[in-house]
Amino acid sequence: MTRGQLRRALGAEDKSVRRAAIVQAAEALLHRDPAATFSVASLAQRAGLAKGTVYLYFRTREEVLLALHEQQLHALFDVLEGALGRSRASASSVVRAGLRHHAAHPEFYPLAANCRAMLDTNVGEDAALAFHRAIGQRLAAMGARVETLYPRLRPGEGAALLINSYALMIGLWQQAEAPASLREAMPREDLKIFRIDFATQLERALLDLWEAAERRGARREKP
Amino acid sequence: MTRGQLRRALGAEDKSVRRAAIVQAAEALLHRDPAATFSVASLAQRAGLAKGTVYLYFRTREEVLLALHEQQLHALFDVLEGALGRSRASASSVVRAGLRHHAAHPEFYPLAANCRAMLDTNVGEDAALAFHRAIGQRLAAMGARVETLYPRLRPGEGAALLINSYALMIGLWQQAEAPASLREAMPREDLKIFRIDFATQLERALLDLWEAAERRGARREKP
Amino acid sequence: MTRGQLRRALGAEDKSVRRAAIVQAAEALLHRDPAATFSVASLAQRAGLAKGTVYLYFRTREEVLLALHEQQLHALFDVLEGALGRSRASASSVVRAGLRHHAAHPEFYPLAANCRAMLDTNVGEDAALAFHRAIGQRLAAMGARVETLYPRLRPGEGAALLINSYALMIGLWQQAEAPASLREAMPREDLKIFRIDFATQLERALLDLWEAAERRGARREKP
Amino acid sequence: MTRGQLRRALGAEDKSVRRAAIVQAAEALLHRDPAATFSVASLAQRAGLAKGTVYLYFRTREEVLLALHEQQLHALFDVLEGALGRSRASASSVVRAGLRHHAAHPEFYPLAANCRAMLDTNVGEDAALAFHRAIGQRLAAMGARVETLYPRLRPGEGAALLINSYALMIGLWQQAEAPASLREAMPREDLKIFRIDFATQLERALLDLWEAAERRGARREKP
DNA sequence: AATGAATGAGCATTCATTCAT
DNA sequence: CATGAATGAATGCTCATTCAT
Repeated sequence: MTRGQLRRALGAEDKSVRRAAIVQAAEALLHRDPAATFSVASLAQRAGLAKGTVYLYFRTREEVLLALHEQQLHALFDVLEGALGRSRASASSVVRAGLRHHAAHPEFYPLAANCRAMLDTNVGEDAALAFHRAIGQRLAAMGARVETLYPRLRPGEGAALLINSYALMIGLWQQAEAPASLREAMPREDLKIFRIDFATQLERALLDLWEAAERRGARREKP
Repeated sequence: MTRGQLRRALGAEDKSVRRAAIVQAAEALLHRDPAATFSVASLAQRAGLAKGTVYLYFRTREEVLLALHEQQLHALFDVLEGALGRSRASASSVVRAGLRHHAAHPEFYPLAANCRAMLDTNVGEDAALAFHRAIGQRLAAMGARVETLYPRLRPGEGAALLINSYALMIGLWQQAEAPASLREAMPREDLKIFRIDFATQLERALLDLWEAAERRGARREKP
Repeated sequence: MTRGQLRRALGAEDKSVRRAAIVQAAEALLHRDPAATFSVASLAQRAGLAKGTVYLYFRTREEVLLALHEQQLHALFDVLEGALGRSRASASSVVRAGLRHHAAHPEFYPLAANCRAMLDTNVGEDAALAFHRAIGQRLAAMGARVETLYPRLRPGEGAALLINSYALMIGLWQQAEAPASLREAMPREDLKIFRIDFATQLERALLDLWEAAERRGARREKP
Repeated sequence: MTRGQLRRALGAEDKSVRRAAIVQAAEALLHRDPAATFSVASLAQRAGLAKGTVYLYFRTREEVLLALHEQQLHALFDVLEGALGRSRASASSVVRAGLRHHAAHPEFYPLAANCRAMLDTNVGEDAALAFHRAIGQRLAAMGARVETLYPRLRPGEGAALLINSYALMIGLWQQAEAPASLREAMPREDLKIFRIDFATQLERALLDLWEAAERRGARREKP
């Protein structure tokens, strides 16, 4: 009915602003209800755009989610690098920084857990490649940095350590964070085993992983 | 057209047989194409039943998947316990037994990765509880057994170790197993970082986790 | 909201009744407005069914239209055969019978004119084949009958004559029946040429075609 | 990005050049795939214009198609008149000239077959009138010429003969040219009846029509 | 005049689930 | 118990057209 109300994104800069707005809208919707899926209609409405406009910037609904996930990963990398750069940085402090970050962004986990399925389903090869290229670069850069801090690691082991850590985080979230309806039932004796304190258990396991990697390097040096 | 051809499941035993047949049909469909989703229609057809019959044994499509997942987990537990029971058992041999098992059952991973989303989406509280209770029991039993083998672990640490291991496996699979379309692009320099040898990297990381847990116990004993 | 109100079509006979009801609903909609297209929603509503039910009986919207077209063709064949069977039958009386029939069924022409495009667009190969097989049979039968009445025709020329006649009818309708908006403008001198009296012009041209075929046969006999 | 690159069509001549370019683009697209429909986006791209520019010259997508159809009809008239003008012209040679022409322009038929539906759907009254006026004139002119060659025809019968011929051609094409997927199935006994040699059958039928018209005139003269 | 970003109506189709038989 | 016909909500996406720039 009311048409053309939006200021048009003519320049490349405007366009990336609009693209970002769509991704932000997706984030907002997921933030409100991380477990929910959302329709393109509601996404567009939230972004203040028409449905069709979303498809000027993304080829499918899933590519919006992938873009959001990429942005969240970049944010995570930023946080981790920031923590690494601090003077009294330790593995533990880095892990805690990451956990603190995600505590404020609960919409991260479902998206991360669903990433693989998304890539399978409705994401073009181009978009999948772009995503992996961008994340791969960051991962390589941070892996190199890790290898600087832990000089006993071999080339590539830094990135592998990061991937393992990430895998552990995502996997443990999936096991630990039961749906709300189950939380109430948890005190029952036979479910106690699932009463995991996600943050604590993750932190400990991550430290184990990192320490073990360091130790393995040391073993290689002076056998 | 032809109605009531199927022998009716009157006894409790018949019923569980039919239930199992449905679950097997789901497994067969996923085995054929692990990445695919399947409709209730094809599930029923594969099981030789009418669509409606499926709903006599399961409340939703997702509850079928959950039952299949539970069965797969029991199978995994069986394999691991078998490996644990062998005379020359080691963490490494146990891990390898599990990996060997899943290599023959590729349909395990997507289901495991999707489990959390399933529980959120369309699984009744009853079914979710039953699932957790059953798995919790097995987990507790096997955790206890682990604690016997690694006497330095504290009560509960065995199960936690198992959960961590499981989380790492699922999480790493999600990162490592890229969709087929991406595999071809992997040789590119900027994607090499994702060329993960899932089995090798997982085995090493799991051994690190287990060794670290053992070590932590040792540290506690003689400080 | 209100579910299962419909008596279920369990037997094969019930099913063909329901199938026919859908086709009838399509015909009714086209009868109301021959130029219009209609949505599956309105089709289902008109048939007193849910949208999904339509898809139990037809694979696509276009297959409904094809079925309707087939039915209309059978009706036309019935009319023509009836006219042929009358004692004082002549080519002219047969043609007039056909025209009279279609005057009461204006929805025939747009469908017939669109048939080729439909077959290209969204009709499965099965349905297209079945359609052609059924129509081909009737055509062959009636062609043979024509060859009996006009014994100078060679085998196959009867059917060819029918096809030509049909083609002329459809083609001429397309040229002759201008959209309503144009009818008003027709008195203008420069449009007079399109003021075709469809029935008259078609009848004359058809008689020409048939007479010429007969004559050609005669020429062959006594050269 | 790059804006206003196109030289502006300021004069009336420039405008008709641009208009023609759009129509040519449509023809090129249909020539590539006669059965396909094409979007305004691809049309504009092919013409080297922006989508909006198309709407400066045509009111709707269908009006572009109508303009193309008109152009094709003019080309057909040119061909036919050329053939008529040759010294040894005969009905047969004229018909063959037309068929030869269309063999090189297969995009003609689908458009011609769809013309009626187009006029119904999305063509303004102005455009429809202009189309009919232009075609009507040519038709009248050529009808008159036909009446010169066949002096026994009454005024108007020449044009009617042309219209009938055209109708037969379009109608027969619709029956004869089955979609590719069906061609393979045609050898089957029950489909043989549709294995029409379009050119042969059309030529014969057209000659019948013309001969019959001539004969009718003769009959009128000497009864 | 030219552009192309924005629009949003429009729609066929799927499929988990129900329930009359 | 078993069946499978019936349901209808749910939704991603296209594309002709408009109009701000």
